[in-house]
Parts: sequence; C-alpha cells; structure tokens
Amino acid sequence: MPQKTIQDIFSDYLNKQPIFTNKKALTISYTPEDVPHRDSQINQLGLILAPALKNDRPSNVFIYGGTGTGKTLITRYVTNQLEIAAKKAESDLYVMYVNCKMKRVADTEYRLLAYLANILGKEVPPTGLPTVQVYKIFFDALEERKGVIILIIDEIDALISKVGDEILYNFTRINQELQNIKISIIGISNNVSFIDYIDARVKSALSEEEFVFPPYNAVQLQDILNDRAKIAFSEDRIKEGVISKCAALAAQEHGDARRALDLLRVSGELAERNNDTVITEKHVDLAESKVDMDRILEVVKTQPKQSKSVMYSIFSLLDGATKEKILTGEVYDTYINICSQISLKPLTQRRISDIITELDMLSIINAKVISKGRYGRTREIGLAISKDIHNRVMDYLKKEFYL
DNA sequence: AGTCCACAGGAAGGGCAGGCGA
DNA sequence: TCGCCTGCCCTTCCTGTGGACT
Repeated sequence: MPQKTIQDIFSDYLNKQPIFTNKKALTISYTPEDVPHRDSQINQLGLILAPALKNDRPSNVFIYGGTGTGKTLITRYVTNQLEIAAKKAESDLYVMYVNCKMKRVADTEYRLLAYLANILGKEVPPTGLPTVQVYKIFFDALEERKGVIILIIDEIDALISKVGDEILYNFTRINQELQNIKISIIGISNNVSFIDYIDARVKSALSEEEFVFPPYNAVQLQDILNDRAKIAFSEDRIKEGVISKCAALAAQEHGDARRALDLLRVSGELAERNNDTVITEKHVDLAESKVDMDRILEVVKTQPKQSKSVMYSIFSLLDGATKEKILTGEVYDTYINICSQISLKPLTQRRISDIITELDMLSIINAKVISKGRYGRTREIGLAISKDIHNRVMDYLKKEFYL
C-alpha cells in the first residue's frame, strides 16, 4: 500500500463525517437548557434569590458538595435566569462570579479584590498597592452601581484556608458601609467541614441559608450524559452500553458528573482520531486511563523545577520496586543527590516537607504521618497514580532533567 | 516509667520582584 | 529616587509527638 502523504491525511480529515456536532456540550463550562435531578436545589435557590427582583437583598447562601455535583452549574444557571427576569422587570441586578482556585487570579485577598474591581471596570495593578487601598477601589466601584449585587465566590474554602476568614468578614460588612447597593454572597465549597473553621460572626452572617448537594448516582449520571450526548454527537454514533459505562465509572468515583463528561468526551475523541465511526466500550476503557494520564501530566508539567526534582526523587526510589512505601528522610537524601546531578541548589528539609505536602494534595503521591517508635516520626510516602502513569511521568522528568 | 528518634509542622522573618505616590 | 506596600518562596528556629526500646 502506498504511503499516505500529509495532504492525504488532511483531505481524509476534511472528508470524514464528524463524530461530534457540538463538543462544547461535554465540557464543564457548558450551561445546558435544563438540569436534571436538581429540581429541588434550583427551586430553593430561586426562592432565596427572588427578592433581588424587587430590589431587596437576598439572604447569603452557602452551598456544599463534592466535585462534579453541580454546585457551580446550578448557581450559574439560576443566576442567569434571574438576570433574564431582572431585565424584564427592569430591576437593577448585577451578578459577579469568581473562582478562588484560579491560580494567580483570585487565590489571595489582594488578587481577589483586584479581580473583582476589574470586573467592575477598575484597573488594579497586579501588585504594589496597600490592601486597604484595593478595598477602597473595589468599594468605590460597587458604589457606582446601584441595586442588588450577587457575588458568587466559588471554591471559597481554598481561599479561606490560605488567607484566613477576615476577608469574608469585610465582605459581610459591605451592606452596612455602602448605602446605594445591597450585596448578597453565595459561597460555594467542596469541603463540608469548612464552615466549622471560620469565625462565628462571619459564619452566622454568611450562612443565612445553606444547602448540600449530594453526589449523583449512576442512573442520574446516565440521564445527564444522555441529554448532553444528544447535543454533542451526531446520530447513532454511540454504541449501546457506552453511556452507562461512563456513568458507572464516574459513580464509583464520588458521583462526579465532571468525570463522567470527561470520559464520554475523551472516548469520542479517541474514536475520532482512530477513524472509528462509532464509540464503543473499548474507547471508554482507553479514555479512563487517558483522562487520568492527562490530568497528572498537566499537573506535573506546570510544577516548578524544585517540585519536579522532589517528584523525580520519590519516583526513582519507588521505581526500584523493592519497596512500596518510602520515608521523608530517604526522599531528602535522594533529592540532595539529584540536585548535585542536575546542578540545582538544594532546599532545606523543612521546605521539602512542604513540597511533599503539596504533591500529596495534588494526588500524585500519598503521604501519611506514621510513628516508628524508637526510630522516630515521619511520613510514609507511596504513589497515588497507576504504574502506567508513573512510567510516563518518569520519562517526562528524565527528559526534562537530561538524566 | 522514662527516653529518645526523626521527623511534622507552626511562627517569624529575609530577600526578591514589582508597583505606587511623593 | 526613596520609602512603603504587596505576594511569593524560602530559611531558621522552634516545639510537639507516637511508640519502640531500655
């Protein structure tokens, strides 16, 4: 068979009937027209926010629930609808959304304020001003609007664990300080126990209303996927069992709708790349490992060099396959070695300890504090990723460090 | 019962890059 | 230019601790 030229590949691609008609429907940023299995939450939130239409301040709301349980989606959906209604009723309503997990955007007090001021059309330099002044800029910008402002703070637990709860206290006081506007805060958190850590005054002010989003079960996930698949794929592209398999896999993992959508989307992409016309369960299997692989590789790539070399130290210790668990001290010794090999200035053990904690939080490793009695207290470190991914990450790091 | 290991992890602060107003 | 502010990464110094060993 004659070799395909690059032009053949391109024309094949162009002539091919696409599997996807609207891939966006399978991403988390997509807001569907209706949201199944969340009627009661939608109605509740709607009732709480409705006073905004009559220019009254809605209660502050706190929403909890695991990843992919629809917290953000429902909040945005309801506030979108509210905005439409407000336009009809000609009432002044402004909705602001911020996600505190956006790295280098809103993960500190200063940045959050700067970001919010920016939404309101005020320029704040990325650094340099006293925080008090940024507050003033933000408050002034608010004052220029009138009516009701709904401020959605997503992943609020990430912010508070980093900068403390004072910022929330300041927010709850806006209503007393500014005459023209009424602000209502919707806090969204992945962590249910988070509210216990904040100051009692803030707590009572913020959680005037509370609700919890339970995880989806496999049947519900299946409904969600079916709805989205109708929009995302051309007809008859999905083999029987594919959607239920995606739903089942995601249900096993805390009922996470995001994961279910990822699995289905990647399955489709794999089929497309493979020139298959129909998505089968085989593609879902492949997608499952690819979704994890992509997530981990992405995280690894964006780590700073020091973090990468700690990772490399841990991985190469565990690569010997003699042990499944290693200790902080061993990691540090290996790390010092690696540093001299790649001419990197070694950090102190204290700092490495923090880096290990960070890697643990990124779910790349598992680190558990254990006591070995006479032989001290330390952390026992193991891998949180599969052997396959481990090998891929090792290859990447080796290349990166020319090892 | 007491000791002592090998760290965990908190607190404070240094040094840097970068911005502001005077 | 200077003094003051910020976030970020890091070091230094420190106290705390579970449980094997004596």
